[in-house]
Amino acid sequence: MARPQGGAALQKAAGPDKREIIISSALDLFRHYGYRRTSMEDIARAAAVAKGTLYLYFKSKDELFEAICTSLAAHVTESLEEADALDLPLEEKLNALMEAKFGFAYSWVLSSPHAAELIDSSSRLPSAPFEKVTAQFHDAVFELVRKGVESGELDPALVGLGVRDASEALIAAACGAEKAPNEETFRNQLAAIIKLTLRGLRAKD
Amino acid sequence: MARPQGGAALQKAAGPDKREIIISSALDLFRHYGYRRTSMEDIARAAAVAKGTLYLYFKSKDELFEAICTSLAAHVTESLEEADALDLPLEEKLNALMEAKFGFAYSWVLSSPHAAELIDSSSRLPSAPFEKVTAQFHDAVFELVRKGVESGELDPALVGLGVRDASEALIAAACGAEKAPNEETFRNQLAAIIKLTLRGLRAKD
Amino acid sequence: MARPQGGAALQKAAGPDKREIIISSALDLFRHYGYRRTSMEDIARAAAVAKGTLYLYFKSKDELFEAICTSLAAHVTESLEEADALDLPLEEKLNALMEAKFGFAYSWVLSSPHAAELIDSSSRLPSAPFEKVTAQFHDAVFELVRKGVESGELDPALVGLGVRDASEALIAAACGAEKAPNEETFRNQLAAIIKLTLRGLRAKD
Amino acid sequence: MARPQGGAALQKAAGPDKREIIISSALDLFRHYGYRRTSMEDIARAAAVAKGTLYLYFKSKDELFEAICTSLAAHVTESLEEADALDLPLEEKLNALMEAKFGFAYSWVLSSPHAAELIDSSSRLPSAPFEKVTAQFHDAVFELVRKGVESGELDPALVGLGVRDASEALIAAACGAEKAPNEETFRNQLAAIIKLTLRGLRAKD
DNA sequence: CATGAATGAGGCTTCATTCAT
DNA sequence: GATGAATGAAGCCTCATTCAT
Repeated sequence: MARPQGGAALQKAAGPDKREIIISSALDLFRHYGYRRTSMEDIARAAAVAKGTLYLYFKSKDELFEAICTSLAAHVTESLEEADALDLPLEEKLNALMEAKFGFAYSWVLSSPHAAELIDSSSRLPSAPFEKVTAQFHDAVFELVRKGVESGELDPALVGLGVRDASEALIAAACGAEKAPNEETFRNQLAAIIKLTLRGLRAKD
Repeated sequence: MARPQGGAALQKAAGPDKREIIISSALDLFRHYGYRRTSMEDIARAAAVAKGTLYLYFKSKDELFEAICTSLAAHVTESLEEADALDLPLEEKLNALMEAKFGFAYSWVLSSPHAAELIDSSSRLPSAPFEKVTAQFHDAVFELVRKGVESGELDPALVGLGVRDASEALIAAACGAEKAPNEETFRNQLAAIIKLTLRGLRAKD
Repeated sequence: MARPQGGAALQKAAGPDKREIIISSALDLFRHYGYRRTSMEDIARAAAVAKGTLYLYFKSKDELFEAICTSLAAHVTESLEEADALDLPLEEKLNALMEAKFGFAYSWVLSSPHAAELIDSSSRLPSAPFEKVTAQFHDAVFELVRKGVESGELDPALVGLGVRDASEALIAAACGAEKAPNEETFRNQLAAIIKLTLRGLRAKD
Repeated sequence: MARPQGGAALQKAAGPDKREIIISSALDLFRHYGYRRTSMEDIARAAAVAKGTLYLYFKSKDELFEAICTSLAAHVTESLEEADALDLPLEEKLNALMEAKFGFAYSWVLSSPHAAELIDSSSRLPSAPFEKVTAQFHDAVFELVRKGVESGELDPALVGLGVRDASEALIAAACGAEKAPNEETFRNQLAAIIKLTLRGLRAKD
């Protein structure tokens, strides 16, 4: 019953932003116990504030969850932009993008035994934040494939696909790595999937 | 509050098996509203029985859920065995297996916006039924790849993978199709992913 | 969950009286598990009849309980009349009466860890059966004391009591033995209490 | 503020301790209606708080009941220690001890038609509180009898009892008074029983 | 007579949210 | 701003009782 308070309390002394402390404490608990099993009481305790205080910063539990999503989406956006700015060969660039998108999500959310419920929770909410970053990601991959085709490195037509379909298939396939039971497996599977699918798209030489 | 009763009422008239009616009503609600948001009261209403009646067939809500899982797993097992019995060329066989595994799951569960939570719920329960069929599926794909290597059609070593890694990567990649927003997209993506990854594994000729 | 069915099922074969079988099965369960914790389902199982059958013999759980009380009261009445018919010296007669009243109750009900609840249950019901036998018992003891006084063996006035008060005190004191944790202690305490109180009533010689 | 009405409201206005209010309201209801027939809803209503509030003070209905027992046991312990501290002749001292033990219990609990069930309920719970005070009481009576024997006033051997048996018999006999239908009868019977049993233990002079 | 599937009121408990201090 | 005691709706489950067969 008694749940660990995490390091949140320590952060309070530093007093950076109570809102941030609440968000990070809540994310922590959601990952460990799931959305429903985490009560506002638990969150308050972990963030070392009173229950009522939570409602000064977030109108409801759902809104707190949404704030977490927004925060995570911001992080992913950032990683994605960094990866997108790099000038790398095709496969490496793709790896970097995928890692930016899935890797971050993985280490923060998907590695939780309650990932599924969290994602479900988010589906109940206006998940605008995720939609934007997702679109950005799809665009980046699409662009990469398009350039690959342009440069003659890739040829989706060989497997009967258009550029859009090919990039979507790449993304979908990479998605599958998220089910991995641990981070190492995740990275290995991601790399393997990218290798396979990219070779599948490669033009004949 | 007022929730659709689904087709359960019709089935009741037929009176085949109340247990089945409850299971299908509950699956319906779980898919639409999620595990937690579906109350036993809701299920009883949908199955057109009294609340207490549910407990004549299932000891608890969790056990009802488990029964649903078992039932689904049985269906998947069946599809899988059918697919496995077919004598088809590599790609078609792989497609058949993947459809058997993901297709069924897709049309029954994953198409629900609450799929994630359902899966999460099952992860909290002794999900033995799913584990068995999953293992069976992994074995079948592994066997298929192994044979492909044996016949010289595939060569995972070209992308630096062993047979096991390759088959796991195939499965993981195919998994990604589950996120598709509708069944058509799902099938198209699944086919695309299989094409890509299989071409990625193909031996040079 | 699974509760022992007792020997009731065997008795059914003998087919003496289904009503009796139900009563004895129910008494058994009430003694072992208490009134509330014993469900009609349990009783039906123990008596090897269907739940509905119980309601052919007894209008409700409460009425079944009352029937048990009536049955027990009849047994006590019988024992009491036997004891009252004996021609014994004062102390032995008193012992016999007390054993008839408390001994029977003890071995059938009070020895149960749920005796208290059973008695409480009976207090919620029109306990006419018990009242009659109780009155009979009080009269018998009163008569005994009265004769003892008449014969000069007892003299309640020495402790400032009338005959009625004295006999009531005797009974009340004997009552205390019912709390004994086992039958042996019960008998020893009963005997000791009777010895003490009787000596307390004895006339000087 | 208007003049407070009713006992509970009065206490609430005073606002001494909501925990105490709940305990006393619950004891009241338990006495009148029995443990099982008293719902948490009833208790909340009687204490003029919301149902949920009960759970701020007590983890469960059982724990609330246990708290009541502890509270009662504390009262009895106190009375007992007061009585034990008095320097009185044998009979009066015994009377004081008995009154302390049974009198308090009587006026608060046993006078309830549901006393039996309450005690039964407690037997299902860790009734440590009662065990301690009971042991204390038995010791006190034993000590009293022992001193009486030492001083030559009592002689249990005359009725064939040891000191321990004699003191236990005294207690058991006194217990019988608890069944009295009202407090006056209770006190009279208690006094009569003590007189009788004590005379029964007296040494010849 | 006998059955047992079905009923549904009622009980205990949780927890997101509010509000007086 | 901050608090945390208080709220009460809602959830899961039990079981005495009924009734169609």
